Amino acid sequence: MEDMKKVGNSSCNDVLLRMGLNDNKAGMQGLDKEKINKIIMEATKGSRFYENEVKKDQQVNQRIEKMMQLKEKITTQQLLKAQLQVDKLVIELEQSRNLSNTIVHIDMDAFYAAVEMRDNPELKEKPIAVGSMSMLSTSNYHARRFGVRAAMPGFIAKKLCPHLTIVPLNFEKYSKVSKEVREILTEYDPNFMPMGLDEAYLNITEHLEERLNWPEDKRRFFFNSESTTEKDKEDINMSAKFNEDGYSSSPVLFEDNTPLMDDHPERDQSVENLIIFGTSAEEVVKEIRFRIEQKTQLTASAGIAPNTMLAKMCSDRNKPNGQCRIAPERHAVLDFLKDLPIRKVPGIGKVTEKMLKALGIVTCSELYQQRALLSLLFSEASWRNFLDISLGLGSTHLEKDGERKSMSTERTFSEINTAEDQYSLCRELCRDLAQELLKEGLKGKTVTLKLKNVNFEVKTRASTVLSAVSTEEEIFAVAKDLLGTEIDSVAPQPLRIRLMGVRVSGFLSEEERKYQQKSIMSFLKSGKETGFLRLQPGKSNQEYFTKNSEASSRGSFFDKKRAARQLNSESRSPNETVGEQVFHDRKSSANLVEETKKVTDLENSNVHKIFTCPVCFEEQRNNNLEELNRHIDDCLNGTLVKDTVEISKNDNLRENTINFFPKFKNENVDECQKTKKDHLAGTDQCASTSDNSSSNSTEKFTQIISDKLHRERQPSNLSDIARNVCMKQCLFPKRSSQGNEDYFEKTERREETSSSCLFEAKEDSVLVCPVCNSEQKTTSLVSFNRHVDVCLNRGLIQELTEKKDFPTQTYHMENSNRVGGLSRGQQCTNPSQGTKRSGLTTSQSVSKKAKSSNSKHTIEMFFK
DNA sequence: CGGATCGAC
DNA sequence: CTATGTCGATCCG
Repeated sequence: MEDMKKVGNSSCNDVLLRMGLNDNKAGMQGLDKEKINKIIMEATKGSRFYENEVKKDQQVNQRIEKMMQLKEKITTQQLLKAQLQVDKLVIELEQSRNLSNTIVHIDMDAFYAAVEMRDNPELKEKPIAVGSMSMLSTSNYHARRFGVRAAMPGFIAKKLCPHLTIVPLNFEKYSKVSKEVREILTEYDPNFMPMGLDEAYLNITEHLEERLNWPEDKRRFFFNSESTTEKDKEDINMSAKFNEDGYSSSPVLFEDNTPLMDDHPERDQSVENLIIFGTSAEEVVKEIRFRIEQKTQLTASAGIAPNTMLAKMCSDRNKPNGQCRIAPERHAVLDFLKDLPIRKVPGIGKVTEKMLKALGIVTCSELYQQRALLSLLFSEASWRNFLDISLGLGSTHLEKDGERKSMSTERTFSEINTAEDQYSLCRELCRDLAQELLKEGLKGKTVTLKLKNVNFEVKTRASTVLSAVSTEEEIFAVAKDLLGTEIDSVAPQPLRIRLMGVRVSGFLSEEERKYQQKSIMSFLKSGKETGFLRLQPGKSNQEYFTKNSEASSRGSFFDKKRAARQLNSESRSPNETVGEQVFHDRKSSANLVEETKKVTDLENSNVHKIFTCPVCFEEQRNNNLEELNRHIDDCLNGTLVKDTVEISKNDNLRENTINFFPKFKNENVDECQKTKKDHLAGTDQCASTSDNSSSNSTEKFTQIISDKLHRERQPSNLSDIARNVCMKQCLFPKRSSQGNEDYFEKTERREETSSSCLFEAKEDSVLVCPVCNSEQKTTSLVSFNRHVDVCLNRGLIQELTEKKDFPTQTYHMENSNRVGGLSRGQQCTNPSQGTKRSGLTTSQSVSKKAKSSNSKHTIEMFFK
């Protein structure tokens, strides 16, 4: 969607800036900027929405503050060194600059509004917007003069422009028009890339070559006089502007007074309604726009450039109904960028704009000038993106969209605050989502619940299960648990929400889909050797395939927590049926038919009667699974309990908590420490070196689970946790052991973490909470358990997220990844550079080593 | 992996 | 009254 981005002026309120609303190209009939802002403020101030915007804005300001503090500490030395390194990269990038492609970006003007106006002539000459009272999708140019624009709620737009006509969305219509446009585009590039309904990228490089050999009649078109307005014909006679810097701007379709070179169209005055287009890129794009208008009566703007990023920015230059080209020459590219505000760059949004502005960067050339500083303040991905931008580099080919990564559905509504309604809404969303998933035959392993409370605060909660889900019941089984947790987290207050969404991601790959069936079978069959199975015939198997439930099958803490919670929600809910219904769902409704069948098969077969217990490694000749299960249960409880230390005996919950990492006692630490020194990220090695330690059986246990159960890379709750604990213990403290400790960070976070490095000072090990994943400096398991307990209750998590640290990111000057910047250049690994862009983060730390060692060599090189 | 954020349409 | 819906990417813990 054509979008109005502007560099707001710094003055009054940042919040309006945040909302992107204080822009104004006020014309005579419209309002001026001040009035617009005033009206918006009046309508918005004091609202919950506004309060949240203020909060978000403050967060951004804090980020900026941190960044500025970081900037303060940067020394000249560091900057010089960074400059050298970045400039080395610049040379590489320059060398890989590829100007040989001709990329076109087509952007329909005020698309939805234009369609509506076309279909209802009464709307022409009136300010209109498309959308609803709560949200507008777009507005026509008349309405924009009043400050009415996309992403603005209709009721505010009405205050700005009382005569505004709001037309409801009609997607089917837009899709139809869009399809018509695409039919044209595909003739010029069969692989063109649509971006939404109203935009598309084309690579017309090939078309241009072929076109040279075309007979003229293939470039000849007739006006359809009925669909061509007088104004269009007038436009034909206007001239193009040619800019000696190498890019041309023409706000009109056809240029007439250009010299009659081979390249230019013949506008035959004698034959009315005939037009012949030339063979240049400009002519091709004019032809495309001409044909679009002829076919749909809608105008489009276009940009022509050597890559997608430039093409996109180009199409913005002369809208509406104009086009612009950046010649395939370096100087033309750089000249285009020279004074271009960074906000115009796709991928630079409000936040990035504001952060860069704090550094005095507003235009792309300033972005280039500050490249060294940026490389010290931002994450690698971010500053390299900035560098690409300031050099005018982007994707030179259009890559097909990869496979989809997630599917979701969400809904906004007036406040819902009863658990009952929330659960049923959740189910409804799951139902819708399941339907969509079915259409594409997708199954995913991660379910994410999204909630927005009435204060507009957004939360997401995710859970990954072992077996991919796709049906309403399967998804809901996971989602409702997440929802329940959230309901409980605010209890006894009601959860007051205005939006709920459900997403499924972690789709099975093609391979996985193929082997899904097989591998479950092979897993079951492999029971011969190591039958790690715990199945209770006749009951729902779903529990064995969900993360939480895996633990629950051992009577875990998680399960009890959940049971308790469900009891809670039953007792809390005035309507008893809610809790009950949910409970019922979990037990039976989400039955996985396929698996059930296999289990039955397994049970009935005589082949798999010998199992090796994964805990004690003794062969078990049980005649039925129940017996085997009982054995494993006992075995687990027995071994684990025996191995644990300081268990609070009278507290079952804690006892079970500690059962997750009983094997990691202090004896292992030393060994792991040694291992750590030998290799950097030796997670696996570390794990294997502990084989001969006392964690023998646990390690094998996790191995077995990983190998057998997760041949398809399905994560195992248990093994993951166990590994995690081991890894963290072995590698801790991560940073200081690598000699790349953070220079700036050492004052703050360093101390905090190093104080938790207990096993160096004392013999205690560091335990990692399996819930929040953070290291716990604890000398007693009891207190550790308490932490886990609290954590599970979400209290801690919340606390953590609230006083969330400034993001840390270490930029290693030494091994500077730009050595790997090799292949990136033009055929960059990011296929859609210019269309999709990374978010940004500031890098909190600069290598200390870099600071101390960069002096001599660097300076010499610098002055060389 | 999970959660938050950014950005695009 | 009344401030969207969907998706991908990135970063951090």
